Amino acid sequence: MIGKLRVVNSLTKEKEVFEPLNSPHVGMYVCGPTVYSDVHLGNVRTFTSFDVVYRYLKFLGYKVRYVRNITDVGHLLDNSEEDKISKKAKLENLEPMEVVQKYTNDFHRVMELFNNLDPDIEPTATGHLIEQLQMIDELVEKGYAYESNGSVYFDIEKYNKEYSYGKLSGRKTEDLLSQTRELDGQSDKRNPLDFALWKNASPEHIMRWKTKWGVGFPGWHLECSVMSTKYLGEQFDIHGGGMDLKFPHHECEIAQNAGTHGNDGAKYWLHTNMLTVNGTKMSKSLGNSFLPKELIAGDHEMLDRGYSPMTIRFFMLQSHYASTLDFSNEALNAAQKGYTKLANGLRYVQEVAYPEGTQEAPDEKQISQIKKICENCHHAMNDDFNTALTIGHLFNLLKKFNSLQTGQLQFGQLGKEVFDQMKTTFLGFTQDVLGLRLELDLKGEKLVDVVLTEYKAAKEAKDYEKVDALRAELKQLGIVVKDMKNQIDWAFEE
RNA sequence: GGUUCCAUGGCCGAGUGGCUAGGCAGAGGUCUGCAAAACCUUUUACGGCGGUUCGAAUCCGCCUGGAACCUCCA
Repeated sequence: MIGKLRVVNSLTKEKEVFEPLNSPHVGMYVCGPTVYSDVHLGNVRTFTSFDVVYRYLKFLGYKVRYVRNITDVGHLLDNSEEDKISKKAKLENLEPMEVVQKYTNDFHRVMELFNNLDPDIEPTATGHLIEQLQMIDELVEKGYAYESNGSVYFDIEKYNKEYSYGKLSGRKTEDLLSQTRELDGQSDKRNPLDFALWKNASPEHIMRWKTKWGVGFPGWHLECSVMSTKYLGEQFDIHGGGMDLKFPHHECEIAQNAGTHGNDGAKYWLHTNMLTVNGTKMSKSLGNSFLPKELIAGDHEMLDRGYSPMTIRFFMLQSHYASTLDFSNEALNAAQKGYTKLANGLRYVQEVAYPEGTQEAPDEKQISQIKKICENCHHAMNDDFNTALTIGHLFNLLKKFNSLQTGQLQFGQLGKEVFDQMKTTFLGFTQDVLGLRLELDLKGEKLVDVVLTEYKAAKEAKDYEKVDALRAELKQLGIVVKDMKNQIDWAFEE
């Protein structure tokens, strides 16, 4: 391993050396989607960012347990008593669990499309109701929660005597209190800041379970504390999620964790930033969100054309996860060309082998440059998963490969050891760490090779008319012929 | 209103006290039957005003502009 991984911890607001509690094991929990509608590109960005975190930790050799939940109950619509999932179920005249299944399936397809690895455990809130009720009991026993009219609330005032509610998002309870709006249905709470662990269900509420407090349903924040504790332990390494979950969701999680077992739960809290459209956050409520399928098909009024999933993944990884990323046709077009360039390189590097027996005077300058670039890839990822910088280094490495392919640089000048290092580095970072893959199937590649055989024959016969015709036809299909001194190959048109 | 963050070249986007990020676009060159691809070279820079420092795009202050959270959101 080259250097040490450092991560920006939202809890301390500092870049810290990553030291697992139980190396080589790493526990990572990421807040997953609420499955009441299609995931949009902003959601995809977050899960892609954590996919790279997961991939890199594994790349470093850690035994990672990645837990990403599915919220299938308890997530309420703003300022109302209505559950997002049950509302959708009523609208579409479905069982709530049909809604859950439908959008869970969709979510999984989208994750696969963008080449995000599956988590090791994907628990659901409804699957952990017993554990949730147990945690509520524990919080009540310890005095951090109280029952009121069939609901159970977390007691912020009590909690604040020993802990500090708001430490993650930098909020003070006095400030929060002074801005609290008067809402209906808050009369059950002792304090407006108290949040629900369990809610009494009104008669029309269709997702309901019978408990000792009456018929009700769980609060949204509880599930994450429960499931992270169950699968990763009371203390684990990484907790991730979007910025917008910092408050109140993660704040409440910390309170629940501390209330039950005296610590924050995760050691490192990582937050991804928002995807924006014309500088404004992409969100469903603002109506500026893009669905993956719209982007891929180009079926959106803001888009000139469609973009492939890997183009979009590349586009996202060209920025740092903690920065906002703005969405535009121009930026996507540039990403499309950039990705194609990298993909063309990837295709070549996968195939290229060191020609045995090649011996030449080593080019020390090239060798030291290549070694430096390889190290830089590690340094970049070690620096809080800087994928943008890593991609920059990969392009520098790609230039060396392209020089090898065109014969401008000789394999023998590098030697097998250096060649193996650059190949391993390029493939490892491009495929394993960044999760970029080719988008053409093998069958298509073979067909191109058949045409290229013809092309080559025509060229040798100096039948330039046929040469030009074949070249033009391939170009129409998005394939360009690479006519090099020593060989002929093809590439995706950029 | 409170809290926090951001402002980089034609565009996107890293960097954060002295060392060429990178991609896209532009210019020139090498290669080529001609091209393309590839490679090499190259132009445009750190919102404004002060301060700290031998030295600041990078640290500090103020100003301007934008965003996020505070209410469901990845």
